[in-house]
Amino acid sequence: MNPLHLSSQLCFPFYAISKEIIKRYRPLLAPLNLTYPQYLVMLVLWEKDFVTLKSIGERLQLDSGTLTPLVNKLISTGYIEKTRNPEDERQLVIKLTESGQQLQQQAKEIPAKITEVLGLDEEEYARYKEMLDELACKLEVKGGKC
Amino acid sequence: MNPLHLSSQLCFPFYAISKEIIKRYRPLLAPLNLTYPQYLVMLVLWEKDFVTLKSIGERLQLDSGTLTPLVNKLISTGYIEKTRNPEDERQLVIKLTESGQQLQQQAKEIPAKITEVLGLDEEEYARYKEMLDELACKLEVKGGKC
DNA sequence: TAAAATTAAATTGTGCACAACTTAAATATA
DNA sequence: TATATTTAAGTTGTGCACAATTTAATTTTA
Repeated sequence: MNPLHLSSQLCFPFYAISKEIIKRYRPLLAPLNLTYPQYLVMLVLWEKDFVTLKSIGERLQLDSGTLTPLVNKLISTGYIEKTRNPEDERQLVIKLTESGQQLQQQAKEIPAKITEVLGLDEEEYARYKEMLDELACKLEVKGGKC
Repeated sequence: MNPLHLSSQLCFPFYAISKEIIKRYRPLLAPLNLTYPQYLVMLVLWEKDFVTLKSIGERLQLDSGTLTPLVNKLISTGYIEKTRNPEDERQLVIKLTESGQQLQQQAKEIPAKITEVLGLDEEEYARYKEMLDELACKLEVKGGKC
């Protein structure tokens, strides 16, 4: 077992599976005019509206260099708006538009469709999910359960 | 348990952990003048030299739009060379330079350093690896063990 | 064997991802 | 309370990732 072989790496299946899962999201998200990272931002906002760019970034592990253009895209698509916090003008406060709120109804079908296209049953899904949450804790990846 | 919550998604920990792992590779690969995707290409070539661009792409699940500029970067760094297969001029054959072969010696330290910075013991590493390989099979992600 | 279909790379364009830096606002401290 | 420090976004530049298209070589088939 050569540790320099691709098949010995833990990193590679993560990289490959992550890309594969995002690929399977693409046709489901395209009708909503969303990319996968944009969908993540919408998930955060559907959980809690009126949040700062900074807090979205902490949740998704993305910096302003990624989020600023991404948020501008979502604004031009019409799903969100940005204002400044009057008590701290540095902070950008993101809120859903009417259209962004309504989109949640369409998006509700996506989780079920995804488990379908991944071809995993409920038990498998839960087992993988648990293992990943555990590893996320170990690696201290924020936005998770610990 | 709202299925539209970020914390319910299988995709997100994959996305976040994958980015986190790549982030931890970065300082280890920087002294070798490699990015993570470039390191993956080198891993493939250290396993088997003189392979086509197409076969590298199949192994890593990357298309020519990604690989062509990446390979050109590795050429300008001096680790690989490209020639055409004289029996089929469409095919690009990639081979390691002297420098690219020597790099393997330095790279041999990386797997051990990575397990160290990930903070996983051998048992944990093996357990996660097994589960990922299993999922890769289920999702029919090529380049894996099935 | 000439035309059609297929294949391998390359090209073009969009959208992340992130490092490094800049700008402006708020807070801390001398 | 001026000055220094910190903080939140924004900007710039590099490097993937991938869809869609183009180009050129090879193979198929009419």
